[in-house]
Amino acid sequence: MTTESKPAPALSAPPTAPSATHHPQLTERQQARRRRIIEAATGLAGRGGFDAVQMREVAEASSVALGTLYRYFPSKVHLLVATMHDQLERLHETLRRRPPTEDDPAARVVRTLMRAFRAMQREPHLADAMVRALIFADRSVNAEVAAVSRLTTAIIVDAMGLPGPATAEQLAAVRVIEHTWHSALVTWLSGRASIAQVRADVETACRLIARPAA
Amino acid sequence: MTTESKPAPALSAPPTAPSATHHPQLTERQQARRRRIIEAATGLAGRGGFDAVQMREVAEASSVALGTLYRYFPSKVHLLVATMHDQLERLHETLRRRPPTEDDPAARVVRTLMRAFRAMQREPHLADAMVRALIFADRSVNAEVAAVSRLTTAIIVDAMGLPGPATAEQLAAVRVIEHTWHSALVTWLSGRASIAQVRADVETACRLIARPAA
DNA sequence: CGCGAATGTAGAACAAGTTTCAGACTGGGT
DNA sequence: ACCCAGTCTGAAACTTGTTCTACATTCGCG
Repeated sequence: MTTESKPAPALSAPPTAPSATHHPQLTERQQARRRRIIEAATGLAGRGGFDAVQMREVAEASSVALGTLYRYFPSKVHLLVATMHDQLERLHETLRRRPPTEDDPAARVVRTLMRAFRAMQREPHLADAMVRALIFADRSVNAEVAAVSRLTTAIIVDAMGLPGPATAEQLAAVRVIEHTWHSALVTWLSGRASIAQVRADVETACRLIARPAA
Repeated sequence: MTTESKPAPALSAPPTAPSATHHPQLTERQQARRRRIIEAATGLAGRGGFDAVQMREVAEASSVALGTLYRYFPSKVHLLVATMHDQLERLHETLRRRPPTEDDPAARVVRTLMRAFRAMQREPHLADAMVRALIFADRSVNAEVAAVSRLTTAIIVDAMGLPGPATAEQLAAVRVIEHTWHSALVTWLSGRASIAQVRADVETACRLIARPAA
C-alpha cells in the first residue's frame, strides 16, 4: 500500500507516529477521526483530569467505536501523551509568534516556562491528565514520550535564543531544567508545592544556564 | 502547604502513617501483618515491577484478606509508596553507617545518589514499581509522598555533611537535585536514558550546590 | 468472665482499561 | 462491476483495582 515509509511493520495499523501535527499516512477521514479523538480527550481531561478521561466516553464523544479508538491509540496513556504533544505544538507556535524579550537567556527560559505554567493553571485538570500520563508512561510509549521530550527541549532551546547551536554544557543544563520542570509540575498538580515554589525551582535550575561548569 | 481536608473519620482504621519504621499505634499482630504485606509487595515488585504487584496476589502472599489489605493500605499506590519509604529507610541507615568520604559536598551528594542508583540497578523492577507509584500518586497519597520526600531530602542534606543548618540557597539546590533525581530515574526506568546519562544529569544538578546565586 | 466495638475473612460485586469477535463498510485494483 | 484486504462498528468478554456484605475473631475493659 501507499504507506511504505521504512520500518514497515507487518501490520498496517495507523501508527500513532510521534511526528508532527500532520500525520501524512492517514486518509482525510482518518485524520479527522484522530483529531476528533484528541479533541474529545482534551475536553474530558479539561473537566476532571486523568480519571475523567474514560476510554468509553472518549469513544462515544468522538463518534468512534471503542475498538477503533484503540487502533488509533493503543492505550489511554498513548492517547494522553498524544494530547500533550498536540498542546505543546500549539504552545510552541504561540511562543514562536511572541518570543520572550528578556536580555538574559536564563531569564528568557524562566519567562517561557512560566508562560507554559500559566497555561496549565488555566486548565489544571487537563495539565494533570497530560503530565501524569507522560511520567507514568512505560516503555511501550517510549517513541511518543521521546517526541514530547524533543518538543519540550526545542521550546527551551528556542527560548534561550542562542546565536549558534547549543553547547554540550548548555544541553546538560536544559536537561536538568526539563527534569525540574516536569517534577515540579507534578508536585504542584498534587498540591504539594505552590505556584511560587514551582517558579523558584525553575529559577534555581535555570541558574545552570548562566553558570557553566568550572 | 497541605490540603488536608480529611475530616477525621470516626473510625479508627490503622493509619498508614507517614512516620517511622515503627508504627506505634498498631498491635504486635498488626505490625506483623503490615510488615508481611510490605514484604509481599516488595517481592512481587522485584519480579515484574508495577504491574506485577496485584492486590489479590499481595493479599494472598501475605496471608491477609483483600479487605484487610485495603484497610492497611487504601490503594495500590499507597502500598507502593509505603514500600518505597521502607526501602529508603534501609538506605538511609546504610548510608549513615558508611557515609561518603569525598571532600566536596557536591561530590558527596553525587556519590550518595549514585549509591542509591546502584541499589536500584540491582532491583530495577522494584525500583520501577516504587518510583512509578511515587510520581503517579495523587492528592490522596500526599501525606505519604511528603514523608518519602522528607526522607529523600534528609538523605541528600546528610550527604552534604554541612557543619550548620543548610542555607536557603542550599535547600533550593537540594530541591532541584531531588527533582532531577526523580525525573532522571523515570527516564532511566523507561529505557530512555542510559546509566551514564543519569549520572551526568545528577552531576549537572549538583553543580548548584557549589555555585550559589549571583 | 463476658460484652461490644473494632478488626479480620471470604467472596461477590462493581468499575474502567483492554481485548476479542463477527459482521458491515470502504476503496483501490483488475 | 467485482473482489479483497484493510477498516470500522457494536457488543461482549476479560482483567485488575476497589468496594461491599455477611459472618467470624480479637481485644480492651467493666
